[in-house]
Amino acid sequence: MPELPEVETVVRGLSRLIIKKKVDKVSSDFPKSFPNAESDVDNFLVGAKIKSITRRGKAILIDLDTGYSLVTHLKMTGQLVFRSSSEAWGAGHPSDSLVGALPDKSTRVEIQFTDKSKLFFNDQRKFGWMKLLPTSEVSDMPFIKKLGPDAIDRALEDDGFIARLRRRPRSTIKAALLDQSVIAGVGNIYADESLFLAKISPIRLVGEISDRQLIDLHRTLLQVLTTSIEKGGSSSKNYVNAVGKRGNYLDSAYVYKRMNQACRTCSTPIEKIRVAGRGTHFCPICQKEDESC
DNA sequence: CACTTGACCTGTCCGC
DNA sequence: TGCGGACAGGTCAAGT
Repeated sequence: MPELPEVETVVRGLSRLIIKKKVDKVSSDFPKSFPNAESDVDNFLVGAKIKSITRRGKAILIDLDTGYSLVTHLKMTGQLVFRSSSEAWGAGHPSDSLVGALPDKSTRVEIQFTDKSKLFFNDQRKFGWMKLLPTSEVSDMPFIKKLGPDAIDRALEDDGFIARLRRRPRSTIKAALLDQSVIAGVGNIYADESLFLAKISPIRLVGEISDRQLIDLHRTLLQVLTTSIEKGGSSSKNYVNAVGKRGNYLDSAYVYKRMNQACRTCSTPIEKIRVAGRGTHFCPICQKEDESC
């Protein structure tokens, strides 16, 4: 589910809510979601204070004052939802929360702080995970190590963006955008959205796209990611922020989930095909398969 | 080597 | 309504 803007929204929300809180109890009955030795949890998570929360691509890094970090990947359906002590222990939950009383049947990990507030890791499909390891080893995790530069990293200028994509000349541009080792943070929604705005067909091969169009793509990618962060991300189904609320980006999406609806530019029905194994939305008129326009 | 395809899970939606 | 099949925002391992 969550791509860069959704993960960024969760990180910002959690930063306001749980920094400096001290972990009191941790429970999880799902080793796949929480594959940590009990002794590590007891020694380095229980009793730890939350120092900082940051993002690396789509991964969430929670640094603790014990020298350990909790690294979380939400994959498709993961959620990190905070509940204050009254919400966690009272009868109810915030009325504008999409998530009801917690824990529920999707709850994989429950972290209780000393002030009785709680952080829940919910994940319907169990693809996501939360791993505890020394902070010094986070950057060596295979998954983290191979990530390319962050999609909204200002240091990645047009030249860097183009050079990274050119490493995948025989890939479709859609597949290259989704490859986290090329650029980190882009997923299916924002790949489709940025390609629409850059007027590039998702099935074009990177090697056949001009530098000029790739520069356009860099600009439109930054545009859709930034806009989505401002709108609190996209909620198609499962995504919620740190207090269980949905995001609003999809209300103004150009192509994503708009099959058969009118293109916002030319009114042609948006088409949906399969590219790189993913549902892919595009306008057959606006997004050319060459640069003839 | 570069790239594509299934598998991982659970839930929902669509067509018959 | 009921049931089978396709599909869902991500990443890995295995395959071509």
